[in-house]
Amino acid sequence: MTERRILITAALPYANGPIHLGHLVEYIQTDIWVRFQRLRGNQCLFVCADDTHGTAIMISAQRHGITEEEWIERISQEHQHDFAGFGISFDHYGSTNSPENRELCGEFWSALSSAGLIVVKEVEQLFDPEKEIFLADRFVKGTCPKCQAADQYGDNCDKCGATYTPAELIDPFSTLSGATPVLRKSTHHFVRLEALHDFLNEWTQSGDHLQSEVANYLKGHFLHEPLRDWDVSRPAPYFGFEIPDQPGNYWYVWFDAPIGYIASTAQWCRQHGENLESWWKNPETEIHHFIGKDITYFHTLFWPGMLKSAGFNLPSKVHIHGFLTVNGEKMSKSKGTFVKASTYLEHLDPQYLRYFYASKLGPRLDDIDLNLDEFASKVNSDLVGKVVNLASRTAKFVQSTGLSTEYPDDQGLFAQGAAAGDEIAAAYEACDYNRAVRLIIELADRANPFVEQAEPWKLRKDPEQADRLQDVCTIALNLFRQVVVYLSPLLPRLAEQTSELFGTPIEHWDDAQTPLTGQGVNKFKHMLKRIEQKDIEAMVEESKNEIESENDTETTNTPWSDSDQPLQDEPLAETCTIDDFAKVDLRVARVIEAEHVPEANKLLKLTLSLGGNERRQVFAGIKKAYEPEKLVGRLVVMVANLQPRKMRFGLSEGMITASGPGGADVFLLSPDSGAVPGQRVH
RNA sequence: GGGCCGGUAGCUCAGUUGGUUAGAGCAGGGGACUCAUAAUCCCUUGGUCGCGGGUUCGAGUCCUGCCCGGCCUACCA
Repeated sequence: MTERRILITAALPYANGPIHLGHLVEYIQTDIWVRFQRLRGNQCLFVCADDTHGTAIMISAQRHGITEEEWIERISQEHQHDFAGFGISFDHYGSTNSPENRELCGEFWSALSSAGLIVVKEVEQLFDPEKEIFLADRFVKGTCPKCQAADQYGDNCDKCGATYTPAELIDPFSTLSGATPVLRKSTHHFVRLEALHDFLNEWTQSGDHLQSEVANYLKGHFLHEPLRDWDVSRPAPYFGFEIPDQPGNYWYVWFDAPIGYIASTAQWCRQHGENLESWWKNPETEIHHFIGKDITYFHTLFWPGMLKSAGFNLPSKVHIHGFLTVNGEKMSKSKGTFVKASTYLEHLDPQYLRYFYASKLGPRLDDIDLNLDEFASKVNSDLVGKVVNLASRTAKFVQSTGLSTEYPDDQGLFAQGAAAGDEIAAAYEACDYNRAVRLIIELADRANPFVEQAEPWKLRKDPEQADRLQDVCTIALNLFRQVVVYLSPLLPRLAEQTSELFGTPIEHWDDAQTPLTGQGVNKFKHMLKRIEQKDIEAMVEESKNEIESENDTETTNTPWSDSDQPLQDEPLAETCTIDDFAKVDLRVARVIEAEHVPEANKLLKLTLSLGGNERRQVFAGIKKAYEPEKLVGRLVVMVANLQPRKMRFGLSEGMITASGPGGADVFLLSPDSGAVPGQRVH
């Protein structure tokens, strides 16, 4: 097979927060694939960069009192430090805020313009008069125009599911300043994606560019009707690149971010005296993007459209993965399962996570779960108990003699392992890592019984059996090394340690095809520690205690150091009078019945007692946070005079009070003991 | 409501184009060993393959209806 030329990218992490275990699914998945391809002798270039533009970056920088450039520089350092800690072997890590990227954006822009694909439209958008910026939907909140639910985001209502524009919200406010936004018109530039419809139909539905479920998804959701124009500009102020022929307008972050893949390649080329076109305008080059399912749309419609228009290589494949859950749930800050990369590294070896993710990852875009108990037991029993154990139980017996000059008869064990190489390689190639892991561990499973049966510890007591002892250990150590070769894309450090043990580097997949003979064996050094429960506990505990941003710690001196994040997410409302407050009749109520509403995703149906025979039926969006059985009997605080609301499942006669962002993080209010149903809250 | 993926031993999963008594790892039980990081090895308990129809000589494997779970959607990108 001739050597392939492969450019690989992982999605560009956004420069406004730290890397956490969820991000790492992707970087580990990609890095394994890259290391595998390198081991096969293919020519690889693995590039990434920080995604640095957009409103959110401006806000983060402002909040920290520094310039955007200082902010993204700081984050970039953190990101690269974290990635290095997990052994992510980028060839180049750039930034979308680079001269190369600006230049390339211009090139794409010209190509799109001259193809007649850019149109200009007036857009009316909410504007924060205090901060003087336009507000994306998620930065506006207000009361739902359909169901009057308070505190809904600008695009749709959590409570009734209605969708609308932020301008339709009642009493809207900016989540940045709390100010009331005003409508303001501005000019936006759009890409006429519909002009590329035929091309996108063809590209997404043919060949092996996408996983089949992704191709179906695109067909069913977008390609069955005319494609909308894509808004790719934002008016000032905006942190990004100003459009050269459109002063006062900037490219939207999602326009320049993917171009960052090319810009990062360009930087690498410049440093290594290579030609960018030989990577991005060369039919011999394969381009593989690894992304999460949340950004499917951008990478499978816009991006191929842009590349096509500007005459760059199209991706050979966009590999899409799912999200991470921990212990079967969304990562949770309060449960300590929202673990930052840097926190993990303080407590555990990165190889554990690389191995575990690999053992869970397949070629589909299912979510994967990090069950912490399973994590420990799998790593300990597979890697320590089976793999490393092979070396640690035999290496010292041949430390003085080295390996036998001829590879002894091993009943075909090594040959079997060598023969499995193709199948394992095919699994790696297809991103079917869990299959690869299974096949490899099967090999290790065959090796330990061999050692058991050969009893080297008995052989060494009999000087006449010295040759046999050397043979047995030669076999065991070669089987060990063969397994490590196959695992090396997952476990780069173990591969290095194994290279040191034999004084022979592992540098090619085919190193698993030929046993080592007649050479020395160095002193065995401990290779991999077992995971102890207390390490995991310490990591979880530390994650619980972490506060959102470093700056918060500087400004808070109380012993509790509560984060200011909740207030930032939802600034204080306008002042109201005591009379305003008195309009709301809050009452203590007892939950006397609680049940699931089978058709609803978020709702529980509650029957509340206000004492005596006074009953209210209330639908509450707390299904993800509370078990109905556990609610029955407890006291809550309800809004008792809220206008009843007809819902799909029945009439809701009030609401119960709770804090938290929603989903599983909802926290009901409870009165102190002594309160009884029916009492008003003053 | 629509789309996709899944539902196989307590847990995590494998079961190739339908073919003989459904497998592995972990956990559980019993035993062995002591070289090894309380690692390893042997034996063993355990399954109406979500449910009901159908095709077939034969179905975990194909078709169909339903139930359950996850994710994505619900006219937003």
